[in-house]
Amino acid sequence: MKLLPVLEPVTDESCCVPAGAPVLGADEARQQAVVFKALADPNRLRLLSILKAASPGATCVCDLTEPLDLSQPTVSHHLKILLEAGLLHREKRGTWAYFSLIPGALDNVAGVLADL
Amino acid sequence: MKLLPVLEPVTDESCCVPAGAPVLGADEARQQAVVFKALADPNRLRLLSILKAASPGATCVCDLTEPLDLSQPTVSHHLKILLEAGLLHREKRGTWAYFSLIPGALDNVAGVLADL
DNA sequence: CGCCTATATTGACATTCATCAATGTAGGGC
DNA sequence: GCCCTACATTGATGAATGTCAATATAGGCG
Repeated sequence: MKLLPVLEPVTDESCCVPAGAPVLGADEARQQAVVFKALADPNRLRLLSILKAASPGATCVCDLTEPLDLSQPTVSHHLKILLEAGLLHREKRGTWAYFSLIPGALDNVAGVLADL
Repeated sequence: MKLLPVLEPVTDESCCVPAGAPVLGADEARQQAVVFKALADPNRLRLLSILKAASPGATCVCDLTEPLDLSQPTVSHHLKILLEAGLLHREKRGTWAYFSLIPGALDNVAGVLADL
């Protein structure tokens, strides 16, 4: 016969985490924070918005400076952060670099929130 | 007779945003960035994880210092940021303050990502 | 090979942020 | 009213971040 542990009822008002409930560890939290840091800048959010609306593989760096009113090195900097956060894909053709949103990347981030 | 504007076909390879595609404005991006800034810290992610797992209205500040190994003022600081980002609810009872995750708050953030 | 353009990197600077110690505020017990 | 505890705020500090100018790297054309 399989026995299950008897759980004592929680009677006091002190804070308690339900038995077995997964709470985020420090290392995992640091990893997840990387993606949210990438999203924690208005310009990067706008970059993602532009790339989401554009045809995949059709957006180059020089097309992104004007909409954001940022210098080319700054845009390159932000794109690098989004790239390293795993949100973008970069396709190089000669000296040109074309960026696109990785399909499902933002859904994965949404999934992280659901699984907190 | 109602006339519609004729759209020129896009023939060059320069980046273009499909007609009518919504792209995030600077002001809206700043507002959305506030929430992601709130999520862009490992300790705040862990706070949310703890609060999500706990019974609503059962978690006080002093219960959060030990799991995160942070001082009470630091925890209070982080809770304030999450509160102002619209993710938490605070219920004061005397000198005690009990925090809980606003139901649907993280789903709303996930919705922001979907609507980028 | 020289030159051009696109992009990435570096360094400097200003701003933002996380942390703590110190302290203020508030509620409650005696 | 005093004292205690819980919590919020302030100020200081060091780290992290965003921006630009300058520059390096890379590919391609003549």
